Amino acid sequence: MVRKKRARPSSYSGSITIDDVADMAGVSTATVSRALSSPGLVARDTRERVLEAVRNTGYIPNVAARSLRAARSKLALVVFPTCITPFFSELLIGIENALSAEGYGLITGSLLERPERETQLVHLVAAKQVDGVILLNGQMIRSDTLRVDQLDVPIVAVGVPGKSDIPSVLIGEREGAAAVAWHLLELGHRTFGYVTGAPGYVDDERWGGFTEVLTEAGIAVSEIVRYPGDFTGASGIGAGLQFIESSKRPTAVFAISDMMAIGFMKTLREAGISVPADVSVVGFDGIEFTAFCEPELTTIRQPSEVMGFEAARLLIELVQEKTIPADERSKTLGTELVIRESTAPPSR
Amino acid sequence: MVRKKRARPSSYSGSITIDDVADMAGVSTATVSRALSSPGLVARDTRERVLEAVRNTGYIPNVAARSLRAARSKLALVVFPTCITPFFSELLIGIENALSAEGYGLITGSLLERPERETQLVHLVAAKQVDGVILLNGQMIRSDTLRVDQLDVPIVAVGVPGKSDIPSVLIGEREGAAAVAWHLLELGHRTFGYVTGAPGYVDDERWGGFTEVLTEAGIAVSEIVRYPGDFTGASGIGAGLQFIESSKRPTAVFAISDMMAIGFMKTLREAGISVPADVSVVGFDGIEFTAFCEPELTTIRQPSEVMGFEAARLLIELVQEKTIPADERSKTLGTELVIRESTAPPSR
DNA sequence: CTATAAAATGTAATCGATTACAAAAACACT
DNA sequence: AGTGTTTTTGTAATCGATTACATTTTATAG
Repeated sequence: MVRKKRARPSSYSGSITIDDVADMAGVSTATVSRALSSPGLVARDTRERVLEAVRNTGYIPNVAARSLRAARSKLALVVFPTCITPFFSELLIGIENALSAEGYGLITGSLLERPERETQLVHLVAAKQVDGVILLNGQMIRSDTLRVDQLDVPIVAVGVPGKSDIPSVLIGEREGAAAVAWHLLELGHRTFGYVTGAPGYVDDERWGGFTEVLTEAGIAVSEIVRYPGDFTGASGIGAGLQFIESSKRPTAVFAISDMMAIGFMKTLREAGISVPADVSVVGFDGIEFTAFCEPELTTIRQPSEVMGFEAARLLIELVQEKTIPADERSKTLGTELVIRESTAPPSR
Repeated sequence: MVRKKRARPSSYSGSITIDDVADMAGVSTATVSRALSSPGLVARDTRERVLEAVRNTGYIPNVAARSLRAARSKLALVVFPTCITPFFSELLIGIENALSAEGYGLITGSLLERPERETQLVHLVAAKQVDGVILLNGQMIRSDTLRVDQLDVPIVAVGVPGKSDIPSVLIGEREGAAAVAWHLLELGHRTFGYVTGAPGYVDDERWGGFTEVLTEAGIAVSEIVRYPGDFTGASGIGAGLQFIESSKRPTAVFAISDMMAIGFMKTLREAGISVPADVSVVGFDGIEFTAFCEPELTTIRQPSEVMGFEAARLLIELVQEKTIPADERSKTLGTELVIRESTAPPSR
């Protein structure tokens, strides 16, 4: 028989601890702890007695105590880029699904306009408050103060540079852009425009996939009209104005984000240029609003929720295993061409 | 002179603790702790010596240890509704700004389709893992398992029922809807339609504000055509179909969410009905897309980022003070009527 | 210059779980 | 029965900060 060193407090001490459970089940705290976290180490009937006591007391482990001793917080940090779009909301849903299924919580941090926020987030990591990090943008990696990728905390990136050796979840950027090119060629287009994103990996890849197919079809890259953009709707409007003012108007334009495509179409519409009769427009991302604009936008749909889910799964594996074969440390997901109203054969 | 009980570990023990800082500054750990969290309690030069040591060692407090002892985690839980819209992303930005400014972190949890997730979140609260909760939807309050509002953790709700005594950040729902009514009356409209939201507080209030003004202007409530909706774009399309099929067509329609207004307009456009020439349409929320649809939508803009910010401020005060005068426990913010292209005088 | 209050600092207990190590119990095999 | 394993359980140290209480130092007053 075991004698408890700590008598059960007669006054309601605020919350139920592992000692209370141990008392009720007539075992030591060590056994309670094991029954809960490594059931295999405890005899069947002892385990059941413990679980019974947990139920009766309504015991919930104190997370801070566990984190302190076990040096694991079961919390992941998700870092958002400066501008939060619907696309990221969907990613978040997938991430949360995967994490919560494994009992992990989720701390979010967006960088926004406040640079000092970045330091704060890095500190979260350095303080071991989180077990892993999911980067939804590549910026933080460049931080001067403390480089996240040098701290020994697992990191997973979503949709950012492939040349870095950070495990990543990517989509087939080139293939997606190539599918756009095929689609437009099939419709009979021979002159093309391209609304760029902010410079970087994503823009490079999409441009590469787009031009590769066009080149094979005999279209010179120099013939493609480039309109500068930065992924935002406002920059799509700017691209639209450039299109209107120019005398050299392609019959098909690929904007590498939906918001830009929508802004672009809006500008054209106001100028009396019809989509798709006069110009075909294609976007990229597959956000919900593409089904509500006029005309409905043909676009490349990214499996955003799946991407988030896979990223979180990858992170969990990294946290738990510490080592994963190099060839499984990144995943590439496919995209889908959604053909709607904004593309049609060119008018003659 | 103080003799440290714990010799400085010669091997790099993984991370720097408060003992290392105390050693370097030649003070006790208690003094280090005080210098950092209640600077007023230590002498000026001692404090500077400690801060210097903190800088030199790169010390970052272990959050788990602090939470355990201080019974505060400096973490807030933000609960999202089942469907995440751009509006909530903006709220989140405001929340994060306010929280991070005070050194608070942010755990997010969305309810989504998984009901068991609700229990998990309630456990987070029960386990004292978070110091406070921001509810972006009213659902969780109804949980059977454990009622969040019965746990003694501060809660702030954003835009949910006022009859509950939970501190809240609200907007002038009635005033906003009234402004819509005034605007449409001023334009000369006399027949009205209303696309409802899912039943509940928000819909009641907006309906109330809308009809009150119309009643005063001599319009019978029974004359207002109600189209059922649930805030989503899809339901706006449904409302549009009903409008088209009906013989009794009002000249102005108020949809109480932007997405519904956008879906509504889309359906009308496809049926050859012109907005605003044939029908004026007004939305509610002020999401970004309202500036990109065709025609640009007249709407009521909610100060979403400010709402998030204020909610977080309120929560921090509750966490720190525990008591706030009843009349300051809720805030109501104003809205703004944004007049754009979707409203015009009725054609005769 | 002493008495007393106030300010600054130190000592050590504490928060609540996990886990290394030790001890006990159960089992297997000659 | 005796000895060696294996399984199960308990004891107590431990994680790293905070803080009650004790002690020392400094300031203030008479």
